[in-house]
Amino acid sequence: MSDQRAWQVVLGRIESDLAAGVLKPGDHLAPERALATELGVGRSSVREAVRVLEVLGLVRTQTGSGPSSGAVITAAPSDGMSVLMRLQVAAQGFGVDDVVRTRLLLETAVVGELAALAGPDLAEADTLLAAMDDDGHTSAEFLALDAQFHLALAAAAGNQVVTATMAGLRTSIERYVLIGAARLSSWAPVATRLRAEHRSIVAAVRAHDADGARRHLHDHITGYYAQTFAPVPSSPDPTRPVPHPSKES
Amino acid sequence: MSDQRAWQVVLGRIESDLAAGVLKPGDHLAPERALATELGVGRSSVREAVRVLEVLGLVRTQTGSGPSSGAVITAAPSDGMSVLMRLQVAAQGFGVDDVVRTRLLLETAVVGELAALAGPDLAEADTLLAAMDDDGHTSAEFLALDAQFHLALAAAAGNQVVTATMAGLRTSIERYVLIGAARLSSWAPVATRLRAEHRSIVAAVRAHDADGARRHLHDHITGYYAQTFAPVPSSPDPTRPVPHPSKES
DNA sequence: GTCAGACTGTGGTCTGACCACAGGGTCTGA
DNA sequence: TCAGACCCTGTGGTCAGACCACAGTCTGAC
Repeated sequence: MSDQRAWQVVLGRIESDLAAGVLKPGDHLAPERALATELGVGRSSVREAVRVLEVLGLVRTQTGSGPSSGAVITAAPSDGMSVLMRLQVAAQGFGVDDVVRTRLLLETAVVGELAALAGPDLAEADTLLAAMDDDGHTSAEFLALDAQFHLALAAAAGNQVVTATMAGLRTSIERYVLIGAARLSSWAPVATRLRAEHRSIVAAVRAHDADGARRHLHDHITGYYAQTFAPVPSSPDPTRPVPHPSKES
Repeated sequence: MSDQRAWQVVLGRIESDLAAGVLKPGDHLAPERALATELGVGRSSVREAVRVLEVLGLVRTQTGSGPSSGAVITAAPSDGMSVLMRLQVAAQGFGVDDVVRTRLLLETAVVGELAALAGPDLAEADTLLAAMDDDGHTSAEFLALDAQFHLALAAAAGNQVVTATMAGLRTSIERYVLIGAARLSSWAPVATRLRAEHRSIVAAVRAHDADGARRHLHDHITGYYAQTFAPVPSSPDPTRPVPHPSKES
């Protein structure tokens, strides 16, 4: 039992401090040397634990002195999710097909939920749509904006878990997305179509047409993957929605 | 370029080796000392990178010598997802409400998909249902089986991303689930109801009744949370079950 | 009062030293 | 010849100590 590794002791301590509310977002972790002394472990073990927290998006470290230095609790779920999923895809723990299918699943739910909201906040999405209208973008630039657009929709729906997961999913297959775009003979017509599809989705959301939003979103994603990835993953039925916009806030 | 931290160099190298297929599941990482020399960094930096990979569920380390020792690539997405989500919930990056909502979202999709399959593999789920019939379980034991049951359904649907995510979601709120169960005046009647609900879900799946499966699953989860969490996170209007705007093949 | 310089405390990194462990090889005795 | 005890070697796990870079903060000369 007590053969727990030294870095796990440190991680456990920090986790319990978080769970107990002793540590909150914005707080500083104790200095590495102090933590090492306090827990009776070496500084290197403390560092391993902090490193894990950093990669998981829980803390941000900074050198120097003053209030902004040290390790600060900053819950940034998307970062951790991105690293995790990207590596899992690289290590073949996740298949690209499953990633795409899951993306479809989450995004259709998101737009369906959004359409059911009284006044969804689409300002961010609108800004990104406008930015994408610029014809000067390379495919990579356009796709970066596209990713932000989809993420903005998720954020508007208000579920942080879904938003972070979507960010991770997108990151995990970014490499494939870029390769796929590069294989297209010409990007301009594709961009034009994507712009139109984005607007259809947003319009359906604004019209509170949940089914339409889901359908447009579904076609948008499957269509794009069909064009850029050779084999398209079989996808969930767009109109069959996940039960629901359960929101309440 | 060189402002990249030493441990990131190591992580980057391993990731690119994974992406390039140089490293595959089952392979051994180079020994820490060798990797350090090869990349021109200290062993402690290598260790930080390996530690991250270990927590993320990508490698398993073992002391000693022989074929099973060292760091072996083992894609275990659920482990990493569990740690990540548990810590994010602890650090208030994820709200429990969002976790529950997301769980609902994924699980309804899973059972719906399952019902559409010709011959879903429910052997694992059946075994767990039988195990749950034992009246000798404490609430914690029952809930552990319950978690496995839901996970078995996800696994049967065949999407590894969804399965891993569900495992993470469940782990992240385990603490709250157990507390909630402990607050109940008596566990037996609850267990009885849960058993019946599980069987309804499985029956609907077997009958290829996707809508029914989704509805049963939805009620199962929302009902339980309504009973154990004081303030229920979300609950779609119960008078309006699950929207199935359109039919489904 | 200002501003330049030293001071201090923080993370980042490396080195070298042990330890525990487990497989594999070797030696010994039957 | 064979079995078993023994040591050897390579692996991760950990620690201690030493530097470095950095960025606030303090101090003192002007």
